[in-house]
Amino acid sequence: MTNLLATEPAGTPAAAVPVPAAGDADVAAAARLIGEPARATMLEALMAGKALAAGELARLAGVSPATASEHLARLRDGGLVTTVATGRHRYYRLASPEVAQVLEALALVSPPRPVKSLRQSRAILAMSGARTCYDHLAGRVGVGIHDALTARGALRVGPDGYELTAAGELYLVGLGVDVTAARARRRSFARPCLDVTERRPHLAGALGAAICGRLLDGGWLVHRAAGQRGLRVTDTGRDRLAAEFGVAVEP
Amino acid sequence: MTNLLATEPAGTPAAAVPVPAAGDADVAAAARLIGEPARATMLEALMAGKALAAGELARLAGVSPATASEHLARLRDGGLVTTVATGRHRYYRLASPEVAQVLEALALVSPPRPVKSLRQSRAILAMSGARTCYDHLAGRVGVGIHDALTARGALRVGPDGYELTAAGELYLVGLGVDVTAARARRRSFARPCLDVTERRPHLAGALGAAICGRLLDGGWLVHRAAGQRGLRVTDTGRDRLAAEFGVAVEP
DNA sequence: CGGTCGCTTCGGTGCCGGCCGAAACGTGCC
DNA sequence: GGCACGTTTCGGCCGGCACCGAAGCGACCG
Repeated sequence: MTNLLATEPAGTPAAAVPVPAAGDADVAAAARLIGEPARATMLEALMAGKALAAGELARLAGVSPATASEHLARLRDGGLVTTVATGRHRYYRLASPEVAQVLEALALVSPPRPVKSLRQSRAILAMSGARTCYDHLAGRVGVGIHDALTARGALRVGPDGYELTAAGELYLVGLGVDVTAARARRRSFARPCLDVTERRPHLAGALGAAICGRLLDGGWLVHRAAGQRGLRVTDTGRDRLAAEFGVAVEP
Repeated sequence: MTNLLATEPAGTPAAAVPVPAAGDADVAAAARLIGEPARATMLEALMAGKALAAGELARLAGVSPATASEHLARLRDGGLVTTVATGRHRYYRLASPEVAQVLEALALVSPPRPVKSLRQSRAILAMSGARTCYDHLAGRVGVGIHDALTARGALRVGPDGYELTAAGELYLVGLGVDVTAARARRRSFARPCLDVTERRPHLAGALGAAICGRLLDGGWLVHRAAGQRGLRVTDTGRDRLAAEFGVAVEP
C-alpha cells in the first residue's frame, strides 16, 4: 500500500452522490439487532449451539416474556435466529454458523466487561481452558488440538478452507471422528476460527463440530453446567488429550 | 453434538444468577456503535484502509460536521477507530484489522439492501470483480489468487494461521512481493478471509496486504475512484493475472 | 495579526424503541 | 370441556440518543 494517509485533505471529489452505500448489505441493520443488551445476551446464550425456548431466553436476558418475544421476533425477521414451534414452546437457535462468527468477531473487538465478582473471574478462568464456540471446541484445548493437527500435517489449505490430508483423515477416524458424515454436510467443512481468549486459531466448521461431538461423547470433556459453554476435562480426557494430541491440561 | 434440541423445556436451572454475562466482552457495546447508519457508513468508508478526515466522513455519512464529530468520538472511545491530528485536520482510520473483520462478518449476515438505481447495480457488479477488503484483495480476483496459491502449494496451515512454503515464497518474491517486510510486521501474517460476494476465502493478513500493494504498484490494478474500494483490472493486469495466477478476467 | 477554515462542545428538540402489564391466542393436561 | 401454561400482541410510558445551529478553540494563510 503506497499512501494510507490521504495526501489531499478534501480529496478528489470521490462521488457526486452523498452516499454511494458502498456495498450491498445493510450492515447497520444487523449490528443494531445485536447492539441491544437483552438481545446480545440471548444470542450469546444461543452460542452454545442448542435451541432454547423463548421463556428460557427471557429469563437469561432478565426481561419479561413480552419483551423477550418482541426481541426474538426482531432477531427472526433480521435473519439472525430461526424458530421451530414444538407444542406450546417455541425454540430459537442461531440461524447459521455465520451468525456465530459475527459474535466471535465482535467479542475480539469489544471492550472487556469489568469483572464484578470473584465468582465471575473464576468462571472466566475456567472458560479459558475449554469451552465450546458455537458447536466446536475453543479455549486452550481447542487451540491445542488445532496445533496438534497442524504439527502432524493433518490439515492443508484448500480452495474452500481447510482440507484433511490422507494422514489426517486416518488419524481422526482412528479416534472415532466421523469424518465422512462431516464431509457430507452442506456447511463449510473446516476452517480456522480465531480464539477470543488465546488469540490464536482453533478448528471450526463441520469437522470441528464432529471432533467436539466425539470428545463429548467419548467422555473426554463434559459440560460444567447444562446449557453453558464451559467445559471440564475429565480424568480420562486429560490422559487422552496428552497422549493423542500432546495437549497438557493442568488440573 | 448429541442433542441440540433441549429435551427439558425448563431445563435444569442453569445458574441462580439471572445473567451470568456468559463471557468477558461487552459484545452489545461494540455492536451498538456499528448499528447506527451514519456510523456504519463511516466505518465502511474506512474499510478502504485509508485514513479519512472528519469532514470527509461527515459528507459521506450525510450528517453535519457536529453530528459526525460526536459519532467519531464515540467510535474512538469504543476502540473501533483511531485518530491522528494533522494540522487542522483530524484523520480517522480503523483501529485494527479485527474491526475490519467484524464488518466483513456482519456483511455476510446482513440483509441485502434493495438496489435503488441502475448506477448502483452497475457499481455492485464492478465491485464483485475486484475490490479491496480493508487492505487486501477481494472479489473474483482476490479469490482467484487464493485459489492459485493454494493449487500451487504455496500455503500451508500453521499454528498461527497460514504459512508460506519455500516454493510459495520463491514464487511471490519473484513477482516482486516483499515477503520479508510482511513477515516482519506485528500483525497476523496470513489468514483466510471469507469473501462476501464469492462466499469463498481470499487471502488476508500482512501477506495479503503486501500482494495487494504489489499489484497496485505494478499497475495490474487501479482504483476505479479515489478513496473507493472498487478496483479495475488494467490491460497489463489482465495479461499478467492470466499468466501468473491463471485468473481469467472478462473485460 | 485579523480572517478563514476544520473540528469539537454545548443546548435544545424530537423520535425511535425498550420496557412492562393486561389481554388474546393456541396448546397440552386433567 | 375447562383450566393452566407458554407465547404473542397491544397500549402506554419513558429514557436515551441522533440531530442540528451556534459558539468556542486551534491551526494555517495572507
